[in-house]
Amino acid sequence: MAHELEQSALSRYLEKHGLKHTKQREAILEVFLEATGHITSEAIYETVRTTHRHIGFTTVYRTMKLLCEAGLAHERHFDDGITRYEIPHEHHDHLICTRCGKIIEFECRMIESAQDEIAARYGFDLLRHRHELYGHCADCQK
Amino acid sequence: MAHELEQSALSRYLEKHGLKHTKQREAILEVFLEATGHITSEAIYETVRTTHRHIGFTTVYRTMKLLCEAGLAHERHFDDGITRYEIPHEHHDHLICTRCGKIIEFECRMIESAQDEIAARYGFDLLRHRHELYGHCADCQK
DNA sequence: TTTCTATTGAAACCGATTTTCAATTCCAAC
DNA sequence: GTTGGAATTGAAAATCGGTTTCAATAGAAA
Repeated sequence: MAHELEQSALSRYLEKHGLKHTKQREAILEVFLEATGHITSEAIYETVRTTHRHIGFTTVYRTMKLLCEAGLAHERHFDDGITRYEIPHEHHDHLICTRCGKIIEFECRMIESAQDEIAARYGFDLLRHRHELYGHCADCQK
Repeated sequence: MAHELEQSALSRYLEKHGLKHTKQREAILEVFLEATGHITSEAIYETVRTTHRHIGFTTVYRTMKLLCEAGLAHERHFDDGITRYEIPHEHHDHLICTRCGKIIEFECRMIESAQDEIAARYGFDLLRHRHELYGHCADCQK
């Protein structure tokens, strides 16, 4: 079993909350960490099924929610209505190709401070934002 | 009947597409135009019902879709998953209070050009974007 | 006023996700 | 180890905006 660090972080979280360590949770975390990019619940389900044939959709959904609460995954919602999960890392937004589905992360300090300025202008206490750019990637323009 | 300009724009659109002018369509357009801000289908339904008791949800949904096609309404989707409609006007993004639901429009040239620059950097042909700031408005911070 | 087609409204359906609930599994105490 | 009780699981049903279906109705052209 790889990803010892994350697996033990999960164990600590479960123990701390009186929850149980199960094969399913371990397997789903493993699949999620192995995936590159922004994986969907369905993709996790399909992959985990190859090694644990009995796991149900429900358990994948529930476990991904749990991993989010434990800080081991971040949920993302784009315009197709399908929830995707990322491995948490520093703040960023996304550029999404509407043809091939490619997702690129970007970070822009200037936009971030412009957002703070706009929130301040309207007296808002800014909690979060959603910023997505949709278009056609270089490959899909050919 | 108020909003003669929009009503005749609707009539022109219907005629041009071989569609029919109905009381329901007229009434729904009227309610939509009277509303301030970002109205939901449900709110339109509730309001139109006060004068046209027989109208169904389905017709409201269908008619709002039609008004969007005719350029008389614009659809917006925020994080609560409920479609809202605006009267079309120049490009803008939104600041949304997660306590009271207040929606404020903003426009920022600097962010727009930063977006163009980011898209160019990754070779993207930018088609649209989604930019929403979520927080607590001044009133809700008290 | 006939006729043809578009429209309507109720009800069924959609699809991603959540909830329900009985059966199972974990795990701590014996 | 066994036991017992709470947490977990998976299948099926429910959810929730919104859309589709379909028979009945209503525009509007002849």
